[in-house]
Amino acid sequence: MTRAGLTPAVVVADAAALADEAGFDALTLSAVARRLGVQTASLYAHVRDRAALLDGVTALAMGEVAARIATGIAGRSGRDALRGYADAFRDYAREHPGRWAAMQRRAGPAAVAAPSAVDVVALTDALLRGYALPADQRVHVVRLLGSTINGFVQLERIGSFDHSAPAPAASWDRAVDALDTLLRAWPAPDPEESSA
Amino acid sequence: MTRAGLTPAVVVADAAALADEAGFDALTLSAVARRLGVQTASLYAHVRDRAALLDGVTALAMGEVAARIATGIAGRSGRDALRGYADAFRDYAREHPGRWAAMQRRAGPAAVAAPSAVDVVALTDALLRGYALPADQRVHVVRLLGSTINGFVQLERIGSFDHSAPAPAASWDRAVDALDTLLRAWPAPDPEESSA
DNA sequence: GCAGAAACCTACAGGGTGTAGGTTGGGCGC
DNA sequence: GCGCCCAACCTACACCCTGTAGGTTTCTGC
Repeated sequence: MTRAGLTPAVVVADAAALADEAGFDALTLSAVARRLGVQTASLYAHVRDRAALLDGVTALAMGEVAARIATGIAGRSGRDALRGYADAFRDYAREHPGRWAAMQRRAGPAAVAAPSAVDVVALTDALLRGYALPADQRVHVVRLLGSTINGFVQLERIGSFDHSAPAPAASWDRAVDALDTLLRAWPAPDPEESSA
Repeated sequence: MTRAGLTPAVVVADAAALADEAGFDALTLSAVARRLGVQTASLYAHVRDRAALLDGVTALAMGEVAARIATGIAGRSGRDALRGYADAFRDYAREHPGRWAAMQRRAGPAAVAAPSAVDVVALTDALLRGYALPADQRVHVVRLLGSTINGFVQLERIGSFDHSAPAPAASWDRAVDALDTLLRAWPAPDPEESSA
């Protein structure tokens, strides 16, 4: 009998494919084993346990998203860059729903420490160079940007926009425009609040 | 032996408590049965299956959130109302993480048709009366608002803000301010886009 | 060509879901 | 106040998933 030639990377890649097809929480070791034509127990030689497999998919997804962002903002600035940045997330979530779901959870230390997480931060920083923002406001802007983009993608995915017209794409355009407007005229912190 | 006196509502309420304590995906029928001092099989007389139990928790959570929003915006308008509205979501998520997680998923038809879902829509509409918005922009604003609030709460919950300073609360203040600013000067749709 | 390290296997214990069918308790008719 | 009967709760079981222990087979380095 010829061997399947498994490695941790192969197992994680197959798990990611399964997550996209069947949903992230249908991601079980037995299902991966079936897809690979292998006994379930054999997988434990490559991944410590189910949690490690899920973390692997999370790390894989973060790397892929980082690559998409990089191409999405390359050669652009301002609103165009913002659009490319935001679309990188949304397109990825549409094409890879299971991998996207893998990122919408508290990940284990291994996934958090992955270099791709740092990449995303650096790319976001690069995007914001196109906007004149006070240094002490940057972190707030980064968080707001992430919140809106992730939130929109998440709500679209779970069907929250299915019960109203028009199609989400129109709202997406408006949301990116709104973020661009906001970043160009970021409100200065209220002096009362910062002194209180 | 005295009976436990179960009803669907009791089972769902206990499941919600368990979700908050142990996490939404630790929400199993066996665990609920243990908490109630009952055999697992007995629960199937009250909930059809595990999916129905989860949907029950989702519907319960939506009702509770709607109630919080109502008190959060009562007697306020403009920025104060927005703040109350947004805090209703965030505070609820902090106090009831498991119930919150129950809402961050594609829910079954039963949960979607729940009256509390309609309540949230109506309350959001009431909030937006405090801002002068063209009728055709309302849906986009509602979606953006939901995206940012849900997204922030979600990212805060999964620890995305844990690796940068300052505390998320400061960014939350800025985010609500930014949304208020945005709603007061909602950018008109680009004529090019709407005609294209 | 052979020793050893992987890769892969079988076997099993433990726990979760869901079904079938039995037993018991409490409310209601009379 | 007695019995009926419904529903609440039970035991027993089949099936799937996780994770461990320990055996066998294939590939690789020398």
